[in-house]
Amino acid sequence: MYDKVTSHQVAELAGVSQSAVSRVFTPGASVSKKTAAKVRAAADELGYRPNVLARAMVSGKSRIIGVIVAYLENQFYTEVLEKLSRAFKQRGYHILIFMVKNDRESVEDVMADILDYQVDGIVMASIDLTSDIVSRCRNAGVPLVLFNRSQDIEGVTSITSDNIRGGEKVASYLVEAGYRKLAYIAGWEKASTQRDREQGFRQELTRHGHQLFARETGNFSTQQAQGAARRLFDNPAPNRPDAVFVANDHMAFAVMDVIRFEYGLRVPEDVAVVGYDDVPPASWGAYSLTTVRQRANLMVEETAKALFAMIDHPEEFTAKHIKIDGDLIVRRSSRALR
Amino acid sequence: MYDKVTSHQVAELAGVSQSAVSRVFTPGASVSKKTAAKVRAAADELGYRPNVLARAMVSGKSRIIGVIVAYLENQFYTEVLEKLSRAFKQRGYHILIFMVKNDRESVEDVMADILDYQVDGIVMASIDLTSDIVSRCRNAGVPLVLFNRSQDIEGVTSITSDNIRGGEKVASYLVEAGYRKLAYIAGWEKASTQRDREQGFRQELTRHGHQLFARETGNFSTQQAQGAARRLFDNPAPNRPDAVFVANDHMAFAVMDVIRFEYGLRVPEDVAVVGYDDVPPASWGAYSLTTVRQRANLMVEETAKALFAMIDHPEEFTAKHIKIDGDLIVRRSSRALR
DNA sequence: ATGAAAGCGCTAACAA
DNA sequence: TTGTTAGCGCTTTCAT
Repeated sequence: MYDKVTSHQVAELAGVSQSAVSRVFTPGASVSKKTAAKVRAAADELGYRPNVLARAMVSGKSRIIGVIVAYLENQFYTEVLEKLSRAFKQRGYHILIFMVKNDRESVEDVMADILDYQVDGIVMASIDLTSDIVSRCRNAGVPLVLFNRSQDIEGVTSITSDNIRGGEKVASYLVEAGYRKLAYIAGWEKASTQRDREQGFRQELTRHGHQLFARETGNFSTQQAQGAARRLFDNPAPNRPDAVFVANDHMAFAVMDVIRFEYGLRVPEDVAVVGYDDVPPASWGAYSLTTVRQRANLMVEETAKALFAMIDHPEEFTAKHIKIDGDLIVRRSSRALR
Repeated sequence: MYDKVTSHQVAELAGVSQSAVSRVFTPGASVSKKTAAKVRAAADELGYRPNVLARAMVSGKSRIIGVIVAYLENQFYTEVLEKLSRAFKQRGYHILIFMVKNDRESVEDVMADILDYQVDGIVMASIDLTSDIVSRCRNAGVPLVLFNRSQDIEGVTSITSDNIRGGEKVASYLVEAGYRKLAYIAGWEKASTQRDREQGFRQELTRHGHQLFARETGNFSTQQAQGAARRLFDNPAPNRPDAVFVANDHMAFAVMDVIRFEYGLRVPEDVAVVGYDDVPPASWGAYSLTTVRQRANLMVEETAKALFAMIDHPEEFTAKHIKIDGDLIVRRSSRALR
């Protein structure tokens, strides 16, 4: 246990000044080939690596991005986390992850925590903001990007899929496929994803001269989605929907299970189910769920791009709301009619 | 954007020395009620919070735990990540997450990265170590705990479930339930979890006077598990297994899908399927998978406990291999016979 | 291109 | 209990 090699020790061994060592490890700095070589040799010999914390302190840049995420049980966020990690790492940043329950209090707590680490930027995934939180970031001078949520707070940049358009796609697909009793199972009512998907769905139904047959709330939770499904199907057959649009895949799986195993109904022969996200299990044989794809790769790329733009040019501050279109992926869960 | 309040500014406003401010924010330090009150008032007024990076530099403790994880697509690890995050946070630590492919190179790269952050400890989940990596940690004086892998390298502490015992439970259950043509689909051959589960399974079969009917490898990947399943069932009925033990749930789902949707066989009437982990989808209706539970909560608790023991008393270094027993959870995927 | 020196924000002796 | 002082390991002027 004798690490903690400092730039001084390297300098001494290489016969140069400590600042020379620093320069060798600072990308843009001016050093001669010769010094650089000597320093690198010495550094290798001693196993020297710069202390990022010390560097962060003096430079004011930690190269850490804080990521706050609420629903890790939803596989979409796992995927996103992985991609975010890769995207940032590729640019020399690392992510400090904070997991919270999505309530005001925890988010504010965690916000304080995260700022203590002098992060260079923050990504909030599926978190619902208060303007208070936003101003905390702003006061601290830390750029913030909202992922998969959009919010009407002053100038907050957000990246989402085009949820309204997605809801519309589901509606027109189901209507054209011949379904007539269309139900909707909502996510958390305050989430923009929930609101937009429902809005798109309803307005497209209206455009086709139809309207919602039933509506329940699942709150983005497996358990509550099951409850919602039961309320929908605890009815004599004529009062049951023939198609259910569920606000995300995670809930849709639970809904399908209830429909098939508690009510003995067939999907899609008796009732079609459509989700949103296209998480991995959606393509698994047991569910084969029709769903709207959220293009995680693109969304993550845009997130990184937006965040680095803010980091690099804090003054040219223009909030953007980027919406990324995603295809409807038709699978067996809705292939009955037509 | 006028944060970056320092302890000096607080000190000035409170009319005390800067060290007094420091003490107020240092749990064990000695300060009078009076000073503390003045300082807190000033701190609140200015919105002061200590800079953890600066604190880390001088104290040599970053209060950051590095977590390296490879298979996030396996839901077991998402659960673990969440619980780890909570467990460490509760003790005032945070986790810096690194995601890698599980190969020698990426792990070594990431190891360098992680040490640069002066982490106080490292948890490696489902990562396969080289002794080189271990000595890097040791040289840096950073405690290391292996999660869900155990390895025969000098004194490395590891936390796993009792995989041998788990494999045994599956074998005796299936044999007693009347299954006779027992196949095994392996995970990544070098993983200790894979080896132990298989070993337990086989030795218990032997004890019952039976032996493995067939064996294929799925390498802990969905795709390869599908291939393995096909190789198992691309046979005339008499040559097909009547029960398949799959090395983890993640693969078991893929295997069930192939069995049911590609071969039109019924689970469990035609073939029983058993997995390992008890991840959330295992209890979902569509799979209802019999599996061995890994007690994530307990495993995480032990991990934290072991790591903090090493952090607090580095000298009393005794490597432990903690194994946690988990129950066999019998569900519909194996309830045919008996 | 290089070295000397200042200082990032904090903790930890040491004195008082 | 409190203030003073010396760094933690590094980047960054500023001379040279």
